Amino acid sequence: MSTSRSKPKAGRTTRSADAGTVAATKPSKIAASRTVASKPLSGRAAKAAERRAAIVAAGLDEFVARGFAATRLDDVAKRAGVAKGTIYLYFTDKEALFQELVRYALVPLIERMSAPPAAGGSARAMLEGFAEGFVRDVVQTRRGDILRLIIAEGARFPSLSEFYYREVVARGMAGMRQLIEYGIARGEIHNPALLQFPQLLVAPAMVAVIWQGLFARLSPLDAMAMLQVHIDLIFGERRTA
Amino acid sequence: MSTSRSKPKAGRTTRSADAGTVAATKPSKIAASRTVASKPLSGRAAKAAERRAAIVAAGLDEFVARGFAATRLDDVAKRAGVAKGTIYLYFTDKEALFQELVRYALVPLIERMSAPPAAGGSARAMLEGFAEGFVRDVVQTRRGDILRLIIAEGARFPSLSEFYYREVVARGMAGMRQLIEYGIARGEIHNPALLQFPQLLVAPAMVAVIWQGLFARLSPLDAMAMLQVHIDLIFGERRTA
DNA sequence: TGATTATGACTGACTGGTCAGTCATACTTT
DNA sequence: AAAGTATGACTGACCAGTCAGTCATAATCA
Repeated sequence: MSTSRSKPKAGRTTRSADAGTVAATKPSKIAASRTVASKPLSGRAAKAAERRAAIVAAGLDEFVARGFAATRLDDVAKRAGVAKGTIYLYFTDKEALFQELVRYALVPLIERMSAPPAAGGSARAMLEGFAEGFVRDVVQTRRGDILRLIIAEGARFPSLSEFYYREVVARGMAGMRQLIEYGIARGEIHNPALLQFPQLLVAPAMVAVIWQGLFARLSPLDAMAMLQVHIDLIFGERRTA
Repeated sequence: MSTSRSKPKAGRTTRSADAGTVAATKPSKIAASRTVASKPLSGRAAKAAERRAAIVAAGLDEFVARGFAATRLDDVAKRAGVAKGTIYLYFTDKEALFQELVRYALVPLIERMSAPPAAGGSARAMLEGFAEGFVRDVVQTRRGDILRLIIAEGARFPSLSEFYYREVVARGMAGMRQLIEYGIARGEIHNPALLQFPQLLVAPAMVAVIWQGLFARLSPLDAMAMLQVHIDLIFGERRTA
């Protein structure tokens, strides 16, 4: 049982059937955007993509602010400048919107996690670069909200946490592991046991995200400074910061 | 309209004023000893406390499983073996139940955080003891669920995150800071910058809690082993595990 | 002590408002 | 005109919170 109400699912006409049935895997057929330019993008398709994007953006704001159960589709519609019925032209139901939206919002993070760690210099420099980017692009942005949203709702949407694990966590862990190996090979990292728990490299980053959401107003946190100290810890002593 | 309720007997009068944290105060003298063999028929106060506890326990289960908004008070009542109206004899409304319940559940954690770190040995031993206790009493228990609940709902209940910050986080940070100072004094910890970010000591513990809730089924985590590696990191250990 | 009355804890049917999802109608584009 | 798209009033389930009435228990009385 999901958190939403169960509906009787009365017989329905075949009309709006599969607006977004694919939810499970592909991002979507319509929204894909111009990249797969099979058509010259008639005004219609463009408008559809726009509408879809507006709904997603509005949904993101609302879901982040109120959580899944407390979000009203009426509000999403209003924020998107669209009638409620329109949402159902693009998404089969509230849950589909939610899941697709989170997955869509995760794409940049997935790309970041999949990108090669820009090898070359020291492992330390690589980790520092990663931390810097994370603070800049995640901790202090909407992306952080999404992470918090997943932490909050993930347990109630198994397929979502699975997706997140597969696409973000697993990749991130693999990347971190690589970095650790590299660091060990270069003699920068001395504890090979770290390889078993790459989570330890990113744990402070997670804490920074959570802190930002819960306690920032009570006690601001200089995330970058914290990560810097953490990195010092990983690589052993270093000059006074 | 019509029928059913006849008898315009305006009985009602006062209702239990507040139902605040007290509710069941002093049973005076009676109660306690009145216990009869198998039937726990003690005084009213005892029964009231029991009922209250049942509601709190039921609420904890439900809120943890579904989150605040999606939890139905009907379900809480059913689980507690009580009528819905009864809940309102003890708590003013859903939110009051939620907040009181979380605070109540936090008490053991608060005590743990306030307890003196059992000084004497090495800072490392102290941290190890802390980690062990945390894994045993939090990560793998209901208490972990509560932490996750706070992370999930905290942003929507400012007074709750404030309470949590004041009673748990602030104390925990103070304790960690003390421990770090002690470690520095003993020459076990070499990076004084840690004092500015005691969060770093507990970050992996937080990650363990979150992991347990979201990914345990996909990829089990040996929390204690992870914390051990983390501790090695803090204290600059480097011998091959 | 047993009988009678007072108390207030407890109940659950009910109300009023909310909201996900539908669909007849209207509007646009081709 | 046909096909596709958008609308928003509407429906029906749903649920927090209420309250008139019940009944176990305590308090008082005979």
